[in-house]
Parts: sequence; structure tokens; C-alpha cells
Amino acid sequence: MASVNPSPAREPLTRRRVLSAALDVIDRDGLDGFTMRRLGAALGVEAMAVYRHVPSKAALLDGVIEAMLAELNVGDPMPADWRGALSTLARRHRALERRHPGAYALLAGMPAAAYAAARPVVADILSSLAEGGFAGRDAARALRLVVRFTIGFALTRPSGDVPPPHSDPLGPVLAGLADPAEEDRLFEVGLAALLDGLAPAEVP
Amino acid sequence: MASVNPSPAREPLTRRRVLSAALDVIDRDGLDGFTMRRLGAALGVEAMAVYRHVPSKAALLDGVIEAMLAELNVGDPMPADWRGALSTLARRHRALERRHPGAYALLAGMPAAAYAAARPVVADILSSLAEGGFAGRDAARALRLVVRFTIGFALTRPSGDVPPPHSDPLGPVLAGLADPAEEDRLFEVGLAALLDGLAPAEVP
DNA sequence: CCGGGCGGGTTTACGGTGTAAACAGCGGTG
DNA sequence: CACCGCTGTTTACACCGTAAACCCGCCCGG
Repeated sequence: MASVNPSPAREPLTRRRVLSAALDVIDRDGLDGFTMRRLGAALGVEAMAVYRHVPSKAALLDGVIEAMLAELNVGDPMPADWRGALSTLARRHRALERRHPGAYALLAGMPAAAYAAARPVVADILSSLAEGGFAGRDAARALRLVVRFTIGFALTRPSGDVPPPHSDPLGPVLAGLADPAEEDRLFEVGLAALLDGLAPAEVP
Repeated sequence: MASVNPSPAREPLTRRRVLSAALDVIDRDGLDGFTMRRLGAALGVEAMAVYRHVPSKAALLDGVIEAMLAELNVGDPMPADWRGALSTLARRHRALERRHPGAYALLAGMPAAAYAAARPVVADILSSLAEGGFAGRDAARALRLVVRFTIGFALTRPSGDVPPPHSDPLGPVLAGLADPAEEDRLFEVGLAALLDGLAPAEVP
């Protein structure tokens, strides 16, 4: 017989399949609900089978990080000016977070080496920055700051709802804390401020 | 007999004592190494004893968050100008992180109500901002942005060390990634940029 | 003076976790 | 055909958060 499966036996487990299923499970059940046993179930397999393709849960999560970062390379095209490039990166990051709300938190402890998965965008942006007059070190700093601002902003979204709606000095700070529209506006304000302040020293 | 203990029996467990010991254990063993059983041991008590003073581990961690935020109220005095006030808050935050490197990550999911523990500083800063010409909504936004930038920056410190030291377009981005001095400089650059961009629209 | 409740601390137990180790079947090669 | 290496399964272990039962010393009403 040819290699066509006579019975609809499952196709073989693969590192790719494992990583992709892991991302799905995390997005569905959250990071806390993500369990090797659940991952196995999602793959139609026993938990321990996963360990044939991944050395540990931590390493698996590193793989998930890289898979997410790779998604940053696709999207509407990057503008050539540094400001546009950086804010496009930020927007892709926010889209990534919306797509993977559970897994996005993994980016906090990123292994640094994982950045390589986003090499194409990063390279584009670095060249935009160079073209825009940033010195090498300053370009790297600008990029890192935008990335960390964006990730950090997403990770620090406060949870519970606002309790004291009146006559508290904290009132204005807590108001509309959970409103997604305000969240968007806040991010845009912050990003614009950061980019303004990052512009390279003019050399007239 | 007076209330002096005849035998050096341990003094009674208290919510305060529990929270403080929890903070110690977290700082020593990290968030992952923080276990109810270990906390009990640190208090010279069985794990379940803690539950007389705290309804669950999650609630306990909320208490730890509030304890940390309360520390923001002490430190060298706050300048009256909004820029100085905000950057003093940021500096206190960074000191807090240095003091509690393990527990600081809890601030990511802060319950929003916990902000109340920092009411004094927050009130000071809001009045500085008002004095500086910020409208109510803008003042709250500026404050929230600085806080989230600062916390987010701390939480997104990349872990592993830099692998490709040469001839990679990513070279400059990964270089000196783990150097604490560069980390400080990066933070100062970002904070300055953010504050610059946040200045209220001038009304001449 | 006593007895009883009760509040703080301990013991035991349960279902869940990550994963080490032994095992089972199956395909390809001598 | 015998064997071996891969892949997946089973079993087992130590540890986790916490529910429930228990135990004991103190305080208070009679």
C-alpha cells in the first residue's frame, strides 16, 4: 500500500504540532490552566508522549514564545520612516496580544535568544532607524524601549473593577480603568509620547 | 502571671506576621518557590495554620501586593513640580523592585483596588500634576503611564545571556542586554522621553 | 471552683501537577 | 526471521493547594 493511511490513524506527533497545540490550549485555558495532561488530550495522546519532542515544560514554553514572536514578521507592510516602523511594530504586538491573550504573558521572561525569531522585522526597523539618524546604540535602545513599553503595558493591565467611584482623591486614577477604549487611548498617548521623546538629537 | 511568656513560646500568628514572612520567603525563594508549606516553616508553624489568617493563597498574595505598595509612601521627599514628582515615584518603584525582586512581579496583575495602599503618594503626585497644568483626565493618564512603564520595564527584563556576539543584524540589539548599568541607562532614557512627551499642551 | 465552648494549630486526606522509569508495539534493516 | 530503535503508554513519585476532622489550652458564665 502507498503511504496513505488505511485507517484514519492520527498523523505523527511533531515539535511543530506540539507547539501549535500548546498555543491553542494556552489561549483557551489560560497559562494556569495549561497542563501537560491537557496538552496531551488536545493532541489525542498521553501526556508523556509530548516529552519525546520537547525536553521539559519550560523548554516547550520557550518554543511557544518563539512561535509567537515569529508572527510579528507578518502583517501590513512596514513604513520606511522610523516613527512609522516603530509604531507598526507596536501595533503588531498589540494584535499579537489580542490573538493570544493567555500566552502573551510569556513574553515577560523572554530568553533574549528568542528575539531571533523576529529577525526580519527587527532588521527592517533597525535600518529605518539608521536612515532616520539614530546612532547604532541609540537605535537599539529606541527599539528595546518601544518593545518593552508595549509588552509591559499589556502585562500591567489592572484586574478587578474600580471600587470607590466618588469623593476619593484616587477617583480620577481609578475611573474607567477597565474600559478597553480608554486602554487603547492610554496606549496611544504613551507610545506617541515615547516616540516624541526618542527622536535623535538634531544635527543641523 | 503577667503576660510575659514563661517559656519562649512563639508569639501568636498574625495577618501582619504572615504577610511579612510571605514577602521574605518570596524574596528568598522566588515566586515559584513560594509554597504554603515553606511559608509555614518560615513561621515555625504548619502550613494549614496560615489559613486561619488568610482565606487562600491568592488572597495572601493580594495582601503582599498591598504591603509592597505601601512602601511607596516612604522615601526621600517628593519635589513639588510634576516632572520631579513622577520621576521620584519611578525611582521609588525601582528601589522597591530591588528590595523585592521576586515579589515585584505580582504588581503585574494588581487588583486595582490595591492602589489605595499608595494613596498618599498618589494624592501628592496628582496635585503636582494639577498645579503643572494637567487637566484631570490627563493627569490620571500621565500617572498611570509612568507607573505602567516602570513596572512593565522591570517585568520585561530579558533572561538568558546574549548568544550571537558578531556579524548579526541583531547584534546591537542584543549587546549588553544583561548589563545592569545599561539597564539603568535604558530606563532613564525611556522615562525622560515619556515625561517629555507627556507635558501638557501649552496654553500661552 | 468548675465546666464548657471556642479559637488557633495540627493531622490526615484528596485530587492535581511535572516528570523519571519501565514497558509495549511496530517499521526497517541485518 | 531476528533484532533494534522510535514512538507512545503505564506506572510511580514527590510536591502542590486546601477541605475536614481533630486536639488542646484559655476565657467566661454558673
